[in-house]
Amino acid sequence: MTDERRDTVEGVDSVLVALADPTRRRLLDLLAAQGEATATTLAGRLPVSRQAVVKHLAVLDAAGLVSSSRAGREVRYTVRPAALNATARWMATLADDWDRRLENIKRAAEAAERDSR
Amino acid sequence: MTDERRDTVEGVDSVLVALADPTRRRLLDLLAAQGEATATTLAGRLPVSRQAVVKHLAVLDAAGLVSSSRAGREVRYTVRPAALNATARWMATLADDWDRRLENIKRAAEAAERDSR
DNA sequence: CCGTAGTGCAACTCTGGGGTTGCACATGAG
DNA sequence: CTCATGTGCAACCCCAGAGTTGCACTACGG
Repeated sequence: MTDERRDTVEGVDSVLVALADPTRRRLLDLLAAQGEATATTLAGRLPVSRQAVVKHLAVLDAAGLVSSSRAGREVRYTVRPAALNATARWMATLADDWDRRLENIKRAAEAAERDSR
Repeated sequence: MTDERRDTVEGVDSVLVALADPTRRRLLDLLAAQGEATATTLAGRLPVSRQAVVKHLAVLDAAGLVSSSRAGREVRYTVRPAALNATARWMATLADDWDRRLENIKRAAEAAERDSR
């Protein structure tokens, strides 16, 4: 359980870094739309070289956002929702945490003012 | 409505970029824990200079993740959940979208196989 | 009014990563 | 077998951004 939590938190870092690049987000969009595609195909729809696409896909793969599978001489890439979902939940939890803390502080401030007058 | 959607999507970019840096995430953690803090104070708890902290806070501010307010000669920073929440929802929606598309493709593949035999 | 603590501004360094080019290697099509 | 197509690997360029240092400025505290 503790290990699981630590793993997901470590994964969040790589996912955020991966999503921070607009070209990689575009790649994910294309992959989600087509369901499956190769690096060469994807490069045709982007203003960058195939090598650049390959590097981006490697980053996305390391973050668990895509998975690859050989089919003969080509490599098909597919989108992988799990890591994205985990990060979304992490982020929502964090936002809730902030909300709770701010609410507590607000309450404390109001109580202090009530006491002082 | 369309404008609103475009605004949030544009905001997602800056939020993701902001969150991609570990030092900035640490800053947000410290701010959430303390409720309020100055750049100088925060720099004391991090292995970087105050100027670096100031730059990071500027990035976070531009992304809407923190807000600043003067109090005499010092500037207090506070965490701001709204932008984070919006990005979390964006991400969750995207993950759902991927899931739906993958499900559709899977269904189509099964139907095709059924037809072929 | 003087000192000090906190902020603001600017110039500078330097590494990481996004991008490219070039070529070698495998595998399917004819 | 041969050729074209798609990958893989390596060396390289380039710049955005993370970080630093130095100094000027402002506002309290005594």
